[in-house]
Amino acid sequence: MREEAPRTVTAICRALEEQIGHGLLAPGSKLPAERKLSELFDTTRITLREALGQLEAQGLIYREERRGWFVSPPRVAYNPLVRSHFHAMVGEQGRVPATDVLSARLQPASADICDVLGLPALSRVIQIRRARRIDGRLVLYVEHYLNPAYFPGILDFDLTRSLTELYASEYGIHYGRVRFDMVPTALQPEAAAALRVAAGSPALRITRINRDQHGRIIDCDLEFWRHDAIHVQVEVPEG
Amino acid sequence: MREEAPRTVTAICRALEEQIGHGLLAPGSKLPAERKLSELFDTTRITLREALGQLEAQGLIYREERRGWFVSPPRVAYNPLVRSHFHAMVGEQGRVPATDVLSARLQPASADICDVLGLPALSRVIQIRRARRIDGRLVLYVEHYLNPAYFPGILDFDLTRSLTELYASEYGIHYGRVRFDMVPTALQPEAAAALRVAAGSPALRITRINRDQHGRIIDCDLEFWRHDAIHVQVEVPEG
DNA sequence: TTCCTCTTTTGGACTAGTCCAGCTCCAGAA
DNA sequence: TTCTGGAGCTGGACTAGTCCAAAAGAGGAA
Repeated sequence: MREEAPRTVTAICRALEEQIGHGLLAPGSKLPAERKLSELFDTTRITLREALGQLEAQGLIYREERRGWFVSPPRVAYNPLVRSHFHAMVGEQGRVPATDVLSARLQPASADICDVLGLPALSRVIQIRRARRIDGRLVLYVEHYLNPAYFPGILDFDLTRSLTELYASEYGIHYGRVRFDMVPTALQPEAAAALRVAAGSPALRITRINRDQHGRIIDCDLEFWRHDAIHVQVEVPEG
Repeated sequence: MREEAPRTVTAICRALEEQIGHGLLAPGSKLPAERKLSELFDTTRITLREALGQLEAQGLIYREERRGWFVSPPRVAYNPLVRSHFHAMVGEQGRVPATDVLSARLQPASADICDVLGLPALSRVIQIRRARRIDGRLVLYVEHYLNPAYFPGILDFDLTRSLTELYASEYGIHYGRVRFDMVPTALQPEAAAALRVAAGSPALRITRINRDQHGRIIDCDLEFWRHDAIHVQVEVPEG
């Protein structure tokens, strides 16, 4: 009953949306090759790719660099008010978490980091870079910056573990006030490389500034989430 | 000192980023026409548009349907924990808010809405559709769904005002618990039309389920924000 | 079985255009 | 002075390809 002219891109989108919605294409499954699809829909690869790009923006499908297009799995709930950490959060939702440590070292702090952590000029910080997976899929790239004064020797521990737990068990430090800042943006080159996606893919950047039980700023995190991997949930209690 | 091959798209992005970053292109100002730019960078319009698309994904520029590309103004902070409303929030940040009412009526409730508001099957709801601006720019499309039992005659009031204020002053109803759900996605056709942007532009969809001081679910909102218009800020107090 | 190499397939990046519809804006009419 | 019609400009949508590099898979050697 639709009267509107079925422009090709939207027509392709609708067709694929329908297939995915009806479960004919299961989450995680691979779509046919772009050339195949463009043939199937009787159009050019450029047009087809435009349609795929829109579905990617919606979060219905995602791509892996030079590997192909896949149907996005359900999003995981991210609740900033609940004091949790990646492994616990993902596990509680019936999914399988995993962590890769990309690098971990003491290095000169950038001006931004000095500012955020309240360090004097020309300080050093501990930087830990990690990539995290849900059910095997790379979904999160994080850079942690720790004030080295509070965490001597932390680089010698197993950093695939939760830092939250490490802080508690080894240093007696617990999170106090936390400040989140979330902005929808695109993956910057480093993050894109780590997640093995095209630079410029849509993403949600979450910056955390963490204080301990005494109100001291202990570290800050720079998280880049694949935009289709999470939804942020906030339950505000009666004011 | 960069060794990587300067692929055209990223080269264009870098050039424009630099111009914008150094303030040569002021927020709100219009970029030259696509054809002009493609000539300037000595490339095709398709390639040029790909680059513009990436900058759009980053939130640096935005487009107005058939009018051109513009430099994005700074983002406004959105804090779900602070009980505020659009006009107050925008005004406090030194920006100028405005609201257009697109439609307001009593209509049959969809199954989803019945479910969320806890209404019996085949109920009616009050639907209010509004578009909101910051400094003149359309940035937010909202659909409000109110339980009609709590708001008799509300359609006769000036609905460009804040509903929060209307609830308080006319019905003695105040917000209690509120549940937010935010998901990065693309604008659906209705929202895109209202904001006068291409359907499928990146967006942040925020769903709110609002309770009053007695814990009753009084209404729910479906907000579509231009993804480059806000950043979400959450300050979590010591747990 | 394991490892390595070569071939094929696939996505990434780009060129060079066409046709169309909505927006702007200016000139001319009322 | 105000309104309006139309030309020109601008983005939107699409066609029809090419070249390249990385990934996947097949096949053979150790």
